[in-house]
Amino acid sequence: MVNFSGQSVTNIIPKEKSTALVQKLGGLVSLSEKEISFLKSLQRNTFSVEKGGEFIRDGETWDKTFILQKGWAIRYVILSSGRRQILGFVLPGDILGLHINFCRTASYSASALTPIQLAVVDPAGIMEICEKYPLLGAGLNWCTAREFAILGDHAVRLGRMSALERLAHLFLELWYRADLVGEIKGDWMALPMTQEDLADTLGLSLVHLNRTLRKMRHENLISLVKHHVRLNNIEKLMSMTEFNTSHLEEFSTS
Amino acid sequence: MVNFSGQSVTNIIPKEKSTALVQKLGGLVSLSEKEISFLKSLQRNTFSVEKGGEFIRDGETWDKTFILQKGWAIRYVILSSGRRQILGFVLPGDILGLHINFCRTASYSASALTPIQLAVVDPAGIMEICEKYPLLGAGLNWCTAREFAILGDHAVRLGRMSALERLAHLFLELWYRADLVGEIKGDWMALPMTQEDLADTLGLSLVHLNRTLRKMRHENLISLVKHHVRLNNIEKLMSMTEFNTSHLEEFSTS
DNA sequence: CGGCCAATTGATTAAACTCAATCTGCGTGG
DNA sequence: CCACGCAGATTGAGTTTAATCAATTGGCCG
Repeated sequence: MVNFSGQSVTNIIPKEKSTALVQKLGGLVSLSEKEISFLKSLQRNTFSVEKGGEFIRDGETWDKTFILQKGWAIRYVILSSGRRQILGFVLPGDILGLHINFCRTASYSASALTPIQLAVVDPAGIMEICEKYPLLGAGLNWCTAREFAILGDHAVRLGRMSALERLAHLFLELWYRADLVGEIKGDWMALPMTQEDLADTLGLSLVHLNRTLRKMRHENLISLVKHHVRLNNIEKLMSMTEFNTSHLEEFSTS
Repeated sequence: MVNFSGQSVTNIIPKEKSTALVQKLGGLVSLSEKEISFLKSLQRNTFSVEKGGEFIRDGETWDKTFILQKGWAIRYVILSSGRRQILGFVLPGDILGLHINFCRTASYSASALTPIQLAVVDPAGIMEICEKYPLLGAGLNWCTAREFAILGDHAVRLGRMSALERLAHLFLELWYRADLVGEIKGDWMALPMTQEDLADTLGLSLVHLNRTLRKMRHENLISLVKHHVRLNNIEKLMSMTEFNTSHLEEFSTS
């Protein structure tokens, strides 16, 4: 792992004794013992949602911030005609609702792709963090900025990339995000979503997505086995999509 | 104008003596004299950019926050093949780079659609605001949350709406955002972008966008005169796009 | 061994793109 | 005041990409 200055960073916190959020931030800046234990204590109250369970509903009132600890989820909007647009995937260490102090109505729904574990944080507590632990406050703001950049990338994919490029770009995004929180095992990454989920993410029909996946396999860009993916030619994938990791990994502290 | 509780709010600050940002926030919550004058003093350092001028460049270092005071701009990404995706329009009162304390590399470019005036704010100053004037800090966070919701809407447009729906939805978004900062004159809103800009916003080709515009005119949904638009049937436009104004106007204070 | 959801394939249709002209409004210089 | 040039807007024709409709297959669980 390499930080924003190109220096090698060793993540000294083994995943088992930590949380995904600590791992994510700790991989980019060095956190003190105090900061780490505070981040962990913040995530004491947890609850689980079964696979497929919807835990945020578009249009409804929403008043707690969530930190995803285990499993994957999706954020999406459903139109009355039944069309669905997935806005993004939620990985361990990702935070939902950092803003709910200011806008209490959910503008999207979210549901679990796998069984998940969520930490519940009172949004008022979020404000305190910024005062007591400025570095953590910066970390939370960094998360917000990162989500915004990821969503911007998503818009570029949807608006101006071909089906093959969209899929390749999405796989790279997920790959680098997953890597940061230790979700890559060997050369393989779990892909817990269905092809319909991928289609609804990339603005494609299920049939066309299926054919695009086949094309990627036939060109030996990826391998798929039992809902796991391996990227066989990351450099080719990156060059064909002009993929840039800087939004995902750059964390500057002033 | 109606605030989040459904109460009627009269904006007592005439635009001439104010700034677009004061107008935007003041239209949703009541600001004290002190807060207003601080917001105004924050925007003392300004500079101008001519029409077409690029003032943020994708990939370059960026270390000042900007508040747009006059004119319209666009945020966009250009791929090496020449394809361009416009991520959104920047209207008076909008802020660019609230996050640059944490990520100093621009993830998009921005340029002026009209001659514009920008206020330059030191990002360190942004942090101070939150401490000294909590309500203003909340206002800035609200702006961030709003931008995020707008970008989410944009992704839904690009991924799951037809050409006609995309265009209708975009016009509504711009209409409500412009209204909040007094940019609607009579029934008309200025549309300073070219058809190519609209095409690059909506993920369409120029030719197809042109035909979609014609269709909207022929169905009497809009009128276009000299780079100004009038929405002739807002209710029809809203129902056909399931448009929701709440992300644009709801500001809750805890 | 069903039953069911997800994945795959074929055939056809439709939306949107590309290429190529042409037109229009507007500013500029003679 | 008019000719010219130019960028933006408009239209036509043909092509491509991706959507839709309709089966069929595969894998997993009870």
